[in-house]
Amino acid sequence: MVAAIKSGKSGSRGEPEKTRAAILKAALEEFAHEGVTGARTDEIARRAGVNKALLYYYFKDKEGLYAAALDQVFSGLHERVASVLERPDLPPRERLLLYAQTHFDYIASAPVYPRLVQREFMRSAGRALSPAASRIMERHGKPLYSRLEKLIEEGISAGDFRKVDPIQTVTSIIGTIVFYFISMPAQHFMHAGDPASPERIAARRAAVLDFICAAIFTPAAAQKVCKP
Amino acid sequence: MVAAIKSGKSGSRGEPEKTRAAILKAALEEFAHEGVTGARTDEIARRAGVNKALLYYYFKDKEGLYAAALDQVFSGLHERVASVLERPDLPPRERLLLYAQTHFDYIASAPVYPRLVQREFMRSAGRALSPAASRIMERHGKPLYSRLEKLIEEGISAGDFRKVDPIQTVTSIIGTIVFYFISMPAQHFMHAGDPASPERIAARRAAVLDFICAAIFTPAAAQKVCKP
DNA sequence: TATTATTAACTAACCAGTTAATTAATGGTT
DNA sequence: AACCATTAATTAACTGGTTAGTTAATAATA
Repeated sequence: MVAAIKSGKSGSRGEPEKTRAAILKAALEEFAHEGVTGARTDEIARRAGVNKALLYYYFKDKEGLYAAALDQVFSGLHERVASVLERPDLPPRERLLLYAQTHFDYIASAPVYPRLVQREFMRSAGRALSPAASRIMERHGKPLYSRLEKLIEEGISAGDFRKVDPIQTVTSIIGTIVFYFISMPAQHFMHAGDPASPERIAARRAAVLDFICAAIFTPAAAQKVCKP
Repeated sequence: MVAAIKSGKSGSRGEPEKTRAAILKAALEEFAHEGVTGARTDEIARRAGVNKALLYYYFKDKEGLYAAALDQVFSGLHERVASVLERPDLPPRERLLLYAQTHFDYIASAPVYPRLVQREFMRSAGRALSPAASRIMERHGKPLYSRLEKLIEEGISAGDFRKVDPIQTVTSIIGTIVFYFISMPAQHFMHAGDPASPERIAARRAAVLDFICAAIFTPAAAQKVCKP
């Protein structure tokens, strides 16, 4: 099989980054489908096509593997969304719309992502989250949330948005964007056909943007943005 | 423990219905917090204050116990919501509002419910749902969903609602109602204080109704309903 | 005495994590 | 340009703790 990659370390056999990536991908899917406790390490190894011991070689734990999967999803979202939220050139109405599109498209690119995140969001009411999950939420979750709240406040000041409760509104927006995807198995059950098909996703996208605009924009702001 | 109830069957010791109910309640909480696979039957028995073997005596399986818990939550919702959806005396705008309030209040009465349901909604992408879950969804999920879709259509015809896609809109509405509750641990993490406190719930309730109305109602319909 | 409710103790399967051995590449030494 | 020590990557097979589910005995009621 062709030439070997110029691996940095000495004594490296095979293609470790590829192996690592394969494990991470398999873990992501298994965790999203089955949950942390429901996921089986044997199954993850099987999906990745590697020996189970490699999971523990690359990632300490099952929990460590989970944290890595969660971190990848969250940092990917953060990266994309943060850049559009920091665009002072755009008025709040357009920034919000662009955010919603970006968030939606990121999720749509891998419909399994939000289920992983939602599973984390649902984790344990009374008890605390795992240290790893806390760090991820601290680094990615909180900044995003508070940045969005600030955006709502700016929009209200600018007269783009109705006078709504910023905190509650952010929750409603995210819920609208995300709910279709985290309920996909149910969607599949309710309506025939594949809910992840491009046409269905496109329909959902349009509906989400329309719903959010109508819910938040003032009539004046609504007129200014042409609905794509 | 006063006088014993007049139990129907002969040879009955203790109070079986109470025991059954205690098990079901404990199971409901454990399943909602930990998921089906994460839930521990020993823990359910401990919480219910009964011997573990009783779980298998009253409910066949762990899966059977889960199905019973899910059924209770779903049928409770169905019962309450169906009655308000079948009120031809109310115009669509008021019926929708009443539905949203009813759904919200049902969930708020036991904030653990929607997490149980959401866990089921997320279950397995490719594979099918369990037979028991399928039956429950068939009996409660589908009727509710299609009744809501019909309501949206009626509202559009009546000029109460904007011209929206009924199917997508139902998903958005449910998402808005439910998302706060299924993300409670995350809410707790993002904002200090108890997200299940009466004040927070009240604030959420007002915001949800406002969000939904603004998103769906035509200006004319919005004026007709006074926001409570 | 038959039936129902309840329990303590047991078991068999499952599954996260380990270990010890193996294979391959690298780089330095002659 | 052959050799070999070192290190990284990978595996088959094993282990020990956990946990869903069982069983056989027992207590209470009718």
